[in-house]
Amino acid sequence: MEELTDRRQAVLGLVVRQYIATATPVGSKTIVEQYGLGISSATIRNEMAYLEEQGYLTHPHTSAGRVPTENGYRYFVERLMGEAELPLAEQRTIRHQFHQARLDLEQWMRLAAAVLARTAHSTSLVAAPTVAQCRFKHLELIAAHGSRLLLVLVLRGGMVKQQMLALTCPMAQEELNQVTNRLSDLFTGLSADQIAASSYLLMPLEEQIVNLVIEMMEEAEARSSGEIYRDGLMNIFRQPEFSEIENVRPIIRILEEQSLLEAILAEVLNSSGVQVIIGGEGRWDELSECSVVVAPYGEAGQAVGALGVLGPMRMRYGRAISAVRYVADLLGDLIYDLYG
Amino acid sequence: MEELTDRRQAVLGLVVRQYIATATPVGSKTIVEQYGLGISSATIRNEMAYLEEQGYLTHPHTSAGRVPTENGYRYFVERLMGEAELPLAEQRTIRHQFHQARLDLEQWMRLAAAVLARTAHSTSLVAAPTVAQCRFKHLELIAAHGSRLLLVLVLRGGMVKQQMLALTCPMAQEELNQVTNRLSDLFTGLSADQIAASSYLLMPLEEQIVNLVIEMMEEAEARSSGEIYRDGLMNIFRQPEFSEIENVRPIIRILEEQSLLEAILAEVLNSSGVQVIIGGEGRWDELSECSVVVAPYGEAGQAVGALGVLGPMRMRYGRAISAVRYVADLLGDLIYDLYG
DNA sequence: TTTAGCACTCTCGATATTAGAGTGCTAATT
DNA sequence: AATTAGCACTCTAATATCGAGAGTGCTAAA
Repeated sequence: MEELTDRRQAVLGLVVRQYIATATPVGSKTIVEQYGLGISSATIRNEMAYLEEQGYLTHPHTSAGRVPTENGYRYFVERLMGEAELPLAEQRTIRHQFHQARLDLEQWMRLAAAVLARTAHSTSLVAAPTVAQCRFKHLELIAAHGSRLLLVLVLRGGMVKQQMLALTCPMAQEELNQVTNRLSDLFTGLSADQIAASSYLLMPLEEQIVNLVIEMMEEAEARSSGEIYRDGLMNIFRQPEFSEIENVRPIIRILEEQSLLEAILAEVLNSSGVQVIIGGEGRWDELSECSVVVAPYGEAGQAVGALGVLGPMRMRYGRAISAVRYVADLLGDLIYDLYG
Repeated sequence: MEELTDRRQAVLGLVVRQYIATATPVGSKTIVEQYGLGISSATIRNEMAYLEEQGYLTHPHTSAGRVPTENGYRYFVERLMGEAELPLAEQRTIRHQFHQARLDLEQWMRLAAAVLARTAHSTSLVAAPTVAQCRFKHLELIAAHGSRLLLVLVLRGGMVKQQMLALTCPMAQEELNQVTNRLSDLFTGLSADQIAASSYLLMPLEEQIVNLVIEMMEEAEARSSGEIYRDGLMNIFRQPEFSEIENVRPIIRILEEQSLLEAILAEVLNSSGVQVIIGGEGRWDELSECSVVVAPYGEAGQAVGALGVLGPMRMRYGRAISAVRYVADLLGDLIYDLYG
């Protein structure tokens, strides 16, 4: 990314800001009128022509104002925007909301999605944290009717999984309690692999249960992200760029196709800090008209999740980035505090 | 709803069918050409004029064909359409999918939403079942770090709730097990009210736990519907009536506003059988351009949920109704089989 | 009671026209 | 050498005009 003179930077910045605010191509005159730089419109036109040549701006057509390109936005985000924090009052409100909520991951996820959507005026995505390797903590077997039983599996870190199971032959609750105790003793702290390795110790009746436990643990590990919470769908469709239904369709596809979202969010899990993906960056066709601001949260190596917002390229990046960062940090702290 | 002559019924039926198929106002000539009734277009025009007078059809403008009104659709659904079942092959496929899935309510909900969306070519909604009064079955307390503990509450019927809790003073797992046993003995089979009534027996340390249990049970009862699963958002936006973004907005609002959906689905919980809500029927402004086909599933009085599809008024009612009925019945059977 | 025939209405698409916004270039100015 | 005023030029978006076509409602005949 080449160096630009201060004045060119100023012009680029103003064009981007103005376009973000108005969704209308920005003319040289507008710049002069709105923010007198002590420079005539002709000069600005020259600078704009240069910025266009360098690939930071474009022309929708000959006689329209300038519009930022993806590179233009990127330059803006990386060099011109400056780091802003969410206003303190807003931070306080958000923190307050989280502390009022119960100590419950699911609630927090929903709340995070709601807060992000509202704060960044965008569509928000929050993926529940996943663990790279999960370890057995506790097992509970509860007899249901017939030979059915309810298996409740607690993993280290507080994740709880439940699953009904039809035994080949019924067992009384007494027996189940014995099995529970035996298995808990054997398996506490073990990973799925380790449990599988030590399963030769088992009685045939227990085998069915243990296989299910292993399956559940493996499934928990296999998922690249936890459940994804969304909010603020409306916000994105309020934007003028989505007043045409054809532009809306890819977005709906993104939001509906779990795997697509997972892929995008997974990308960020191994990195750290807020990432801004502008216009798909060649890797995501479906995002060609959008930008995504994402960040991981949680303890690296341990339970990590991702959250972010999705909006038009013409997004208020400052707000989005600070909101994403703030919520990610807050959620990380809360989870650390909850699960240790 | 007044009686119509056979011929008028035939004309109304054909107009509705044709309009549903093509999304284009239906002219008298089209009817003659597509389905020769042995009648001239002039006669059909007369009948159409009558049907319009009676409020079953309208005119978008003087020189356009006819379009069904809400009443027209209603007449069609109630009197003309006839009861159809899903083709057997499709029934088999669906049943197969459910039996392949694991014994897991959440999976079934997702699957039901997916199946409905695909089968009815609409947006689908599936509300997890709720119970009118829930009863304590089992409690598990698992020590976490510090004075934190994980409370796992199992209700009769197999519902599992989890919640972290910060005790005022830490307890060892031993102690927790004692508390668990004591409380389980005391509370098994009781409702939230009954637990609250017998809570004078408690030691102060246990009180915090029991209060949370009561709170969790009350919350479970208070919710008019369980979590709502959606699918097939895309389908509804493929319809030509939603090619204008203004028409799309209310739909998104409906799908996003949990409470609105709950209200609609709650309506059906106390009734039985498939219900068709055409154009909001005066009660739901937001649905003015849509129809909803919903049915409850599960055991009346016990755990009941609701599921349905949402589409334009110009919906393929036969397919939607048979799909909703089939999936509701199937899900009811499965749940009965699972929880007894 | 049904139907042929016809005048009438209204939409939709195509075409033309115009005002206005904004550019790029050139020549003058600092 | 950099900046700017001035102007011709381009393109869009809004508006008006027009004609074809679809479909109706009515009347009079069958």
